[in-house]
Amino acid sequence: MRLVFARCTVDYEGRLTAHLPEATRLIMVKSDGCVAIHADGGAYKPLNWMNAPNKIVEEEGVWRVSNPKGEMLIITLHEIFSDFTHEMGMDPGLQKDGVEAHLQELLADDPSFLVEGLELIKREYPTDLGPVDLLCRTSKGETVAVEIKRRGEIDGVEQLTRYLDFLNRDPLIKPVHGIFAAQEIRPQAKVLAEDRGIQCVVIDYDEIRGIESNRLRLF
Amino acid sequence: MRLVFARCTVDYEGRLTAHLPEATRLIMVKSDGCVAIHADGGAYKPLNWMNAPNKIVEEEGVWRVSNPKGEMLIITLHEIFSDFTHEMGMDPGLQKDGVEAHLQELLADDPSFLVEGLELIKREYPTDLGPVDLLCRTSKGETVAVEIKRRGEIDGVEQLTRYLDFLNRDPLIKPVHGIFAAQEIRPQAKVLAEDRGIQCVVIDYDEIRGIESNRLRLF
DNA sequence: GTGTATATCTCGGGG
DNA sequence: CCCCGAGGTATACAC
Repeated sequence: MRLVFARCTVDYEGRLTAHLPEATRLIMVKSDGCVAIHADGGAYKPLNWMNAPNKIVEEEGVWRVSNPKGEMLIITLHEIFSDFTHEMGMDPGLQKDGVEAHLQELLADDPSFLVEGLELIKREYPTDLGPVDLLCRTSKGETVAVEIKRRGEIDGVEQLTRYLDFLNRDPLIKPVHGIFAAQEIRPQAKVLAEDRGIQCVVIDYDEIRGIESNRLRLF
Repeated sequence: MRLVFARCTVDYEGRLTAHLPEATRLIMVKSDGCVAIHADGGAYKPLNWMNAPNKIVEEEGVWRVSNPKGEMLIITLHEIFSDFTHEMGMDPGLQKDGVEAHLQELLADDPSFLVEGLELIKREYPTDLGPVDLLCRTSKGETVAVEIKRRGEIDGVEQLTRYLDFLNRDPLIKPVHGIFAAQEIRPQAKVLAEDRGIQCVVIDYDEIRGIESNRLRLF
């Protein structure tokens, strides 16, 4: 990785047009060729950037970074304060835990966490508008579409509503009811869901994870 | 801005739980206190970060970064290769051109780009749910609500649907039809829009910008 | 402050 | 490759 502190101006032309007036900034060049221009504030997002793959042409006082899509970043260097390179090697990468995919796995394994007696028909059941997280059957033989979110907001209710609209047009599987499941459901989302006859279920990730691992230990 | 190259492990506990195994990385600390852990590859997004405002406690070999929301980032330093600080001063910020606001300006100037004979009633027409991008009238005297997007996705169709529902409750202006205009419309969004009787129009930014600038040159 | 809409979103998965 | 959905989305703006 190469780091350059410099007084510079920057122009980007591509998906939009953008310009950075002259100021002191950090230019970061990673070993895969991607370039980021950082100011000394404003979260982690750089002011300007170009992702790999791209080509960097370094001339006297001007760097031209371009990519196959025809985007271009031009960095004009007015004064260089430091220019430093450090070799870093491969990164083993981030290990995440507690995202929607995990919730969906756990609930697909055993949908009865949501409602007693619920059984899985299909995970990621396809529709024209996209896949339904879980399609299930109740102990009474009713079909249920489950939308799983980490945080339940209005978007998720809209999404489930669309799936239900479509599914209920199919005479072979209708009627289909909806369950909106999340670790946390926002008041507005709950109001909207219940107004549409969708059942809300708040799930405790730690609890179902614990039950699952206990269950696995028995086998 | 302070930059530290170090062999480190990192743990984040907050909105999710994440762990970074030991490796060499760049730790960036900006003057507003935000912290980012960068690997030497993979676009501009850091592996891990904490945004301002936060508190950094630096002990021997361990940095603890915490914020008021109760999130925590723990950086364990196994070996420090370099530790460098550079003063940068304020940044004048980025100047942008070519985003949704510009499309809206151009189309407000002349809605007939969308449909022959269309005329503007009001831009950013207010409703209780938020402003409609353009409210227009067709050559036949029908009212039309236009939602403009750079990329047309399902969210935008939902947004326009909510506006139309609302507008059509007002006996003074109903019936109101919908036009969903974007430089690019995703297939699923098109399916949903047409299912709801909303007309889709794909617009060519370069073309209307060209026509506009020609028109301005005539005056 | 909460809620809503945008983003050069980024990133990863599936067809 | 594109399409789609999730994100510790971040960020700006209106109410």
